[in-house]
Amino acid sequence: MPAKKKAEPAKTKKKVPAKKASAKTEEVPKKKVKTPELLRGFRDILPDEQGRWNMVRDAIRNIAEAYTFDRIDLPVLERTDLFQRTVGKATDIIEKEMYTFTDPSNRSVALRPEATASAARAYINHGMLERPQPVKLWYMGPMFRHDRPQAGRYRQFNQAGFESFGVHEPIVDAQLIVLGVQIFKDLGLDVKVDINSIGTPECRQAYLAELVAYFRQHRSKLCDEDKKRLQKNPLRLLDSKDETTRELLDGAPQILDWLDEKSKEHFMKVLEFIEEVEIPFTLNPYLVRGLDYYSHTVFEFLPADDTGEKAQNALGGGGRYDGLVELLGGREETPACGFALGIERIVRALGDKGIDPPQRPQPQVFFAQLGDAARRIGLNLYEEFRQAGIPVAEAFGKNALKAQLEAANKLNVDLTLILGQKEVLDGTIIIRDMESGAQEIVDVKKVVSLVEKKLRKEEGVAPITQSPVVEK
RNA sequence: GCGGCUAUGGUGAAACGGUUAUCACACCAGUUUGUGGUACUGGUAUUACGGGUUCGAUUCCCGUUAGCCGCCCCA
Repeated sequence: MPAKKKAEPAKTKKKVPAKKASAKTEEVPKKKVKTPELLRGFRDILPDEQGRWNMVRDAIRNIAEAYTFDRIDLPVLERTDLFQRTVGKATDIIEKEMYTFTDPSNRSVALRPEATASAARAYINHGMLERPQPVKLWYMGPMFRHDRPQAGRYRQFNQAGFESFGVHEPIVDAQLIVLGVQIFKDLGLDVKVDINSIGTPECRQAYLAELVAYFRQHRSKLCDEDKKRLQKNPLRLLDSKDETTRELLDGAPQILDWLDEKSKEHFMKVLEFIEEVEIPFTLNPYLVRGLDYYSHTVFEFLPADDTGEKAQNALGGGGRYDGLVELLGGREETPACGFALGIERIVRALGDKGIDPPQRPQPQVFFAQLGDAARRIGLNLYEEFRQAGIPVAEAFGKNALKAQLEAANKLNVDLTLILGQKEVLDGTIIIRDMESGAQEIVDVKKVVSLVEKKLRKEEGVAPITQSPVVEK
């Protein structure tokens, strides 16, 4: 709500003596109400941006339906515990980024920082393990992380996620990746997939020991940040941006060498499958993910032209999380795999690439009115046109015909209907062709069908519907 | 959470210590009575907020807030 709105512009009144008017405005400005500011990292998604958002939302929904995923809507607020147990206590997300608070019933609750845990919780809560597996779910909605905002990073941001529960087969991982890539393709975005396997918790453990041992030897060369990582989260050393660390990485043990046979086989099969469908992927042995629950396959979607220099680049990511369901008290060894997409980042990528949403069909008819009697009729006419499938623009709020025609002109309509006092009395209405300026007085009862006819003539055979033009 | 840059009307910019803060676009109203695309007139900013320095601050300093960039982390 724009707090700007000045008192009451004397719109309807003819002429207020200038003195009075100014005297009036001088009385008002006493209390200047301060407009509340947006919370840091929160934003409005304005009408102008909705076109692109809709493109993304539609692309996601279409793919979800085509791949027979079922929509699920999960609460935004959950017990804090759900995230602590799943995402990992030592992760930044839990340690410092979660919106945690005590609710009025004195429970510790948190705004969800992500939704995979909730999906797994729902899977268990509603006995979905009794349904034919895999259970394929998708969702879309806001997530909350109290991080330092930057372009492409907000405290409230939207994710769309796909989760597949109950099947361990590598084809599941592969299909998820394919499906994700397909969404980007539909949007006209080129992406590449970075992929890696971090194996089972057991082999990861063994690997980590080795990795830590390796870096301990070179500890003195590490930057402070990486020394901390060595302590806290050594896996993170793998995607360090520090020059020397990267060099050291060349000689470091590789996680792929530490995978057990099964993990290795699983991973190879995933790769084979996605190779099969010609998805460009990069085996990135340094790709690790920030959430504790991942195992085996992990992957990220990156812009194809990504240089790796920019920070907020990943458009989405995910992986397998075979331990999660069990961790939440579900059936033992329930496998699962999924990924999430960052809607804001995709929308931004579309903008960067200059990909625009298909134009919404604009009204070709404008209704101009003079006086309240005409407005009343206009209200009814508007609905008649709507039912006939003809969008009509109006400026009911304006009085002067001139102003209304100006508005009509700006909207670039073909036809303007003019209804004044005289026409109201006669039961007629004027149809004005905006290009030629020719006017025609017609029976108001027939105006809808007449307009329909005129429009059809103008368009020739052109259909009204617009197809999404994105495909290239 | 750490470091850096920035902050002027709806938008984009100008002024950079000195009279009523300038310009473009947008918006609103009007240019005598019911007709657009042009033209003209007028209206719309306590220069993010709060302090300080100064005779005087949009301009200098400090704090706050917010945005952006890098780190951390992640989508």
